[in-house]
Amino acid sequence: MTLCKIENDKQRSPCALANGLDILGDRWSLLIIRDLMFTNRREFGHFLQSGEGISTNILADRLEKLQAAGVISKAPHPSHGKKFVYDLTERGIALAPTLIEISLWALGEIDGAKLPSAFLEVMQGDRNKLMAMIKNRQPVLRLKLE
Amino acid sequence: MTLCKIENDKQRSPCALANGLDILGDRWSLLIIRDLMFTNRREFGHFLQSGEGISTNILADRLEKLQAAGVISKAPHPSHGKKFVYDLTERGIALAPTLIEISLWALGEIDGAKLPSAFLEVMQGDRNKLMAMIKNRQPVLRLKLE
DNA sequence: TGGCTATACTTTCAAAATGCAAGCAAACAG
DNA sequence: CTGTTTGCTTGCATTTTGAAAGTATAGCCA
Repeated sequence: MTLCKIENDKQRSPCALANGLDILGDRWSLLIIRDLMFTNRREFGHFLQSGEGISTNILADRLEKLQAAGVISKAPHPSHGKKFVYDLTERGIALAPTLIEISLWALGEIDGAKLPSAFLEVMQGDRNKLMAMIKNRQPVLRLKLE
Repeated sequence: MTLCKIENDKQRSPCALANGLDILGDRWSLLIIRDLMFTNRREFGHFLQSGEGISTNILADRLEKLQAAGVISKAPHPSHGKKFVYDLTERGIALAPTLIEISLWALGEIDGAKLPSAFLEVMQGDRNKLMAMIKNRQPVLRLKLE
C-alpha cells in the first residue's frame, strides 16, 4: 500500500472508520469526488459550477488534501497551458460503494433529497455494471461544460 | 417520511449526497453512530470512553444534532435518574451499509487502519445476518462498560 | 505585438466551529 | 449529611470556514 499522508501524521485511533473520516469527514470532499465519479467534470472551474456554491479557497484546499491522501490525481491540461485536469485514482474509484450508500440513504430518509433519474436507474440496477462504468471513467451524467 | 429538521432549514442543493453530508459530514457523527450500531455503548459517558477523545461539548452538540435529524433517540435511563439512554432510530439503523462501506474502504486503503476481528468476520461474511443483528440491536462487540 | 478577457488559483479578514479545561447542579453512595 | 460521580454547560483560545477581492498567467483578437 502506498504512503498516504494523512494517516501518517497521527491517527486519533486505529479504527478504520475514524481514519476514513479524517480524510472524507467534511461537507465538501465527497461532493468533489461525486463530480469526478459520476460526471465529466475534471477542472477547477467545473467544480465551481456544480451548484452547491463551494468557494474557491475551500475548493483549492480540498483538491490539495484529496491529492495528498492519494484519492485524486492532478495533471497538466493537454490543450490549455494554465489548467489542470483532476481525476480519481484507484483509491478514489474504490469509494464508489460509499458514495452510493450515502446517496441512497439520504434519498430514502431526507425530505427533498433527489437524484437525477440517470443515477437512480443505474444505482438501483446492476451494481457491477455501474462499477465497470466508473472504473472505465465513463460518466453516468455527461454534461455540457462551459 | 417524517420531518427532519436539517433539510427543512435550507438545503444547498437537492442532491441526495449533499443532503446526506449536511447531516453526516463531520469527523464525529458517524463515530457516535458506530458505537451505537456495533457496540453496547448507549450513554454519554460510554461515548467519551471510546478512545478517539471527543470533548464533552462536541459530544453534547452532536447528540443533539443527530437527534434533531431523527437518526438517534434519547430516553431517560431506567435505573439512573440523571442519565439518558441513546439509541439508533430506524433512520440510524439504515446507515449500516454506509458505515460498512467507509470502514472497508479505509481498511483497504489507509495504512494503519484496523478493525476488530469480530467486525471484520461479520462484515465480510453474510451481510444479511449482520443487518439482522443491527436491526435487533444486538451488539457485534459487547463491551464491559465502566 | 499589444491589450483585453478568462481562468485558476491566493490572499484577506470576519465569522463560525472546535476543543481544552473548568464549572455546576442533580443523583447516588456511604 | 457529606463526598463522589455523572451529565452536561460555560469560557475562552485556537482553528477552520467562507465571501470577496486580488493576482498572475494563458489565450484571443486586432
